[in-house]
Amino acid sequence: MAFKLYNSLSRRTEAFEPADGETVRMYSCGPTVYNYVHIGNLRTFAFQDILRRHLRQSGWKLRHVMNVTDVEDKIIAAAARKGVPIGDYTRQFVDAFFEDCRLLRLERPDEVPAATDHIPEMITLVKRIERAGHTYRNAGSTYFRIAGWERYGRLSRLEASGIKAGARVDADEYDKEDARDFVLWKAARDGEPSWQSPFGPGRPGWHLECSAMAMAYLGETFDIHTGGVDLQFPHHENEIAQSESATGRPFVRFWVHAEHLLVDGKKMAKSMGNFYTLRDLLDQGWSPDAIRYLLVATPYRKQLNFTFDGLRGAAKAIERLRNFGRRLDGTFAAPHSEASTGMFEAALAQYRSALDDDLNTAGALGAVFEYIRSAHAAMDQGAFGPRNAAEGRRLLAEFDAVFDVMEPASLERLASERIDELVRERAAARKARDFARADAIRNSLAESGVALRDTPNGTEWHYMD
RNA sequence: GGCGCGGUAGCCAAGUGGUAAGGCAGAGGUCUGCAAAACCUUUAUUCGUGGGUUCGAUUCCCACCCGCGCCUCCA
Repeated sequence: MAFKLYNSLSRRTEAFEPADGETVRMYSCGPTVYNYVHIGNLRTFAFQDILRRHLRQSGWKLRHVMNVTDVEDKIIAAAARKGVPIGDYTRQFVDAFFEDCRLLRLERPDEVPAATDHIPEMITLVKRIERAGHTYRNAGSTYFRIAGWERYGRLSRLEASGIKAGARVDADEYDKEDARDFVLWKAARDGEPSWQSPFGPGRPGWHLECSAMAMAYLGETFDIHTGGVDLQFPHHENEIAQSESATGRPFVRFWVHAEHLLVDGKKMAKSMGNFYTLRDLLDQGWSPDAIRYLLVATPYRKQLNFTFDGLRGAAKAIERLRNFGRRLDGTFAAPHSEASTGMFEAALAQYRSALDDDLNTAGALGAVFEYIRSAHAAMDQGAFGPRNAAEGRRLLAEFDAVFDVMEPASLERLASERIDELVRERAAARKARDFARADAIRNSLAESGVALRDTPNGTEWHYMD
């Protein structure tokens, strides 16, 4: 079963494989570090994480690059307000971003270049675009001339007239020949960071940063470029214009866009009081695992409606997965069951084909849960032997290599010796029919994050997360 | 106005031209000292609305309504 991916460029789901048949070259638009990212941003990054894990699990090597935009209007303005250099201002948000990623178990891309470390590549790219005859200069800035690039609009399918109609002209952009033109190199202004260049002192335009860094690390044509739907226009459209006008080659084979997250069916906005960062949710006591699950359980091309009900459900769903995993770690005395093997094989096939179908995570989860229910039933009926248990573990391992929600977040935990001791005490109390004492122990363990389960073979315990 | 994405049970959500996965929540039961976990049973004659095509549509077509996004910085 081959991996199929929806390509925004063709607006169809296409069979995907890397151009060289071996290594997937992928670029993701990363954060602009002028503030803390919110859960909507994180939805896109979580999608990228699922994509990169699935690509690797499909047997390909992966070279994944994600930029960090650390010089840009909002950053400059905010740093100026605080009276600090932009590097000092952005550092805290870069650190916070990677901490969020770590908590959500988002794998770090192979390269995470910062725009300010790649100014020379950006200058070189502008020179190439200039040589190709697609630029003009005005008042110290260098612009890309859309009128000379007939393929403009292929990705976003926006008519020139539509763009013009909606365009508002920014005060400092009066120097453009056409409202659609965009800046490649912005003239330096007093008190703003700038770099020397053949076009005069200035700084790179936002769109330029991604093109230059993507090509620096991945070559002039690469396999996949990801980002949020809102980046499709103008950012990605402009990236294509810059890159292809400079190289004369296709820039990206697959453009992949993640839909937005809504909160209670509405756009997230600070003024609506429904704006959340990861830290906000953690401070309310939600576990990062549940948040990861929720972000990832809805297929990426569908708007995700974030609700606290959904978050509760995600936490419960994870518990169900983990309980099953724990049960699989027990001993299985029953004989091997071919029927159970059949369930396993069907579930694995269904799971894989769901992810292969443009990362249908909801379908993949359905396959896993269906298997879990039937496996529990088989165990209860004694139709689940040691080899069946090994199959179950294999399914969960493959599942968790992508979803990564089985292992509880690590907290400070009660030492297991101490727990064993309390469990023994409780057993003695129960035997003496001192249920008040037994329940007190159980309650205090629960408060310490330890759940008990009485079975015919004695009491088992596990850490809640 | 232009360009898109979506509307499936209380909530989230998969899916198909042939009669609705899965998760959460709810109800009853088994198990337990009570729980927890697990299991069993149960919860949409119906897939935004109205037409059309078809033997048959939730799935295809048309229109309309609603939500969200992009067209300006934005995941």
